[in-house]
Amino acid sequence: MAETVLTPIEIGLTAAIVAVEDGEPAILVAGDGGKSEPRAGLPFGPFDPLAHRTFEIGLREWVEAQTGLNVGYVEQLYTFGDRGRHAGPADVAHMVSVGYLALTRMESAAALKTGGAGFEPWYRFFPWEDWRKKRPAILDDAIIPSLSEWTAPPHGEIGRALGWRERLRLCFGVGGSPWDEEKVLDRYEMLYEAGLIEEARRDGRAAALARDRLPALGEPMRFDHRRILATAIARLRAKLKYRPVVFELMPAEFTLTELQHTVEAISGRLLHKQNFRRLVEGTALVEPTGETSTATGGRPAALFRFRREVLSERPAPGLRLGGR
Amino acid sequence: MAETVLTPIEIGLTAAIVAVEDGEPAILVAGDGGKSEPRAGLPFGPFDPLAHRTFEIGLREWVEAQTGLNVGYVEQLYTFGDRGRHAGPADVAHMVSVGYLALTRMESAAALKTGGAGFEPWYRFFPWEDWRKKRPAILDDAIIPSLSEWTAPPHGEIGRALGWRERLRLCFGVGGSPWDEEKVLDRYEMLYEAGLIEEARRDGRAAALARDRLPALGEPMRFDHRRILATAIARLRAKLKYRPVVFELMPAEFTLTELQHTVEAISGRLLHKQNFRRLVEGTALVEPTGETSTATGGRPAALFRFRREVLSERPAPGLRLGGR
DNA sequence: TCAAAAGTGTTATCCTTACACCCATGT
DNA sequence: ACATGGGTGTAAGGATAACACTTTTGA
Repeated sequence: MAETVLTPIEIGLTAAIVAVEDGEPAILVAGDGGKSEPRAGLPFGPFDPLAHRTFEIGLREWVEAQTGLNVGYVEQLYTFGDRGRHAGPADVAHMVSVGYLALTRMESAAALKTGGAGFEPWYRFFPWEDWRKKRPAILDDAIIPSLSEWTAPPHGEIGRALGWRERLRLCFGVGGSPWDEEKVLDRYEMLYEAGLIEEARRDGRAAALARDRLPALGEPMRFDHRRILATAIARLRAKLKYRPVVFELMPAEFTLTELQHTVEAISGRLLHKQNFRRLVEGTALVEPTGETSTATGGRPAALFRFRREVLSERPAPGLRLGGR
Repeated sequence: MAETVLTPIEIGLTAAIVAVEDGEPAILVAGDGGKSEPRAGLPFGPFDPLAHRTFEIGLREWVEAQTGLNVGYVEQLYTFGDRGRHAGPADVAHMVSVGYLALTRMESAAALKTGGAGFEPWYRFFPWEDWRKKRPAILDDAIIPSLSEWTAPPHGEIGRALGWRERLRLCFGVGGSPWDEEKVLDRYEMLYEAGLIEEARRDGRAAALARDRLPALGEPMRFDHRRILATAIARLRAKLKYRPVVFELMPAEFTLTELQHTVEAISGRLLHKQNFRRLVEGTALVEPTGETSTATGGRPAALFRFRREVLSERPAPGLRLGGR
């Protein structure tokens, strides 16, 4: 047990770099190599333990080198080891990917080197996650019918702690269960396991039903990058509520409505305006600059800035939302 | 950017396997090789991508092989890449450790193969984390004085987003800040960075102050295993509050007081009895078996069992605690 | 009969949610 | 004047925290 021989493996760092502009959350996608099939993919780089002491240092370095982007907030998401889901050539062999979430401001993102990389609205990859205008049509038109068919026996109630039907209820809010905007990864995984999305077919997981009639469920990505993005969105939606991370995505000064739109963009649902304002001001997360912005149309809005002091004041502030 | 050469690295899976008996939380420590200096260490094993499709499958397998233990709940914690903290021989080279949290019941833990492994109370490694009887004396006797000395200039306010003094306040509840039982990892990291614990000295990080007069701050562990244990405790303390994970540590039937003692053991602080009972019964997480237990001393207590159905009923139940 | 632990009832307080209304600007 | 978005007051409902009290056993 003490000294064991370990299999050599390669480690890649994959970054989900998020920014929000005009109320649209966007993800940095790496340049298309040209021939690779799913056009979109997340930027990734190797981890070289000789050059960098920690993952995070390495990540910051190659992100800056590749894109010129200086990311602020960085957080490790998850480490994915299942090889079955990489459909790369056999000689690339064993690859483990450590997923990271990074937040940046559009201001600094403007200075992006155009090495083929650019920001894309993230709901292109997850159209069923955007409930801001209305309940996404793709849910009732395609996803829920297909999954219902799939969850019927023989896949029905076997092989899992939770039956498939229960998972369908919990993940997609079927049959009275509420929609939980944080279950982004669970929903993606279920679609993958059911073989309903491009990546699953590519990995040799054919849907047992007439998928040909099925429209594409969101834009696919290379490797397991869409899974990492799902993890990033889920983590960000959850973290919003107990840590002041939104401000990493905001400019130095902003109106409360802009702040609300940013939160709504990330969480994918609309919030109750009055309560949001009260909440934000009540938590002392922001302070007025004294100036106003007339850019909005109606009455000029007061400008606010994030009170950096809160990071050292109270233990763990955030924006616990609450519907409508 | 498309095809990059990656450095080969070895990947080890390290498991923090937790059980609770008689109100003492315990961690499975691997057998002492005999000569290695810190006697205690977590069980770990290699990840062999040829043999196992996912990390979790591999982990379950070698845990069972090494200890005969059949762990139930398993969750990935964090992946540590900083080599600077492994003081192994140079030729072992680049090792990345993926930390896992696993929960098991003492019942099944009894069937443990005695391959040198055994359960140890986890507060032996973190004596400052147990506030159940009283505020731990080691805080005022050793930790806070030493850290205060350390946080004074020249280390004072430089080199960090948060000054050292702010971190001291937030992590250790100095100067009016409340003690947050979830900040287990933050506290450990701060002690490490200040060079006050064994592992730091071993990694070549000497304390700039008279550490000789300092008592050992908890029992050390091999490699970065104590850091992984800190991560595990922190995660478990947090997760208790929003997912019904305690029940993974309980026998099939239990009294509400036993349940409360288990929660207290993990979170390291005492709870308000009446409210705890009301809370638990109110959330419908448990149901009475109809029988009673006279084992406790006073009036016989009603026995309860976990209602497994809740996993599929409501979205995310847990035991939001609340002091005293 | 007394100690020890189980179990119940009630109240004060705060936070969340929701509704209704007023204010300042551009066209 | 009126449309548009900014901003405030207040009340109902539910969850939490705290208190005091009763019940059932073993020694």
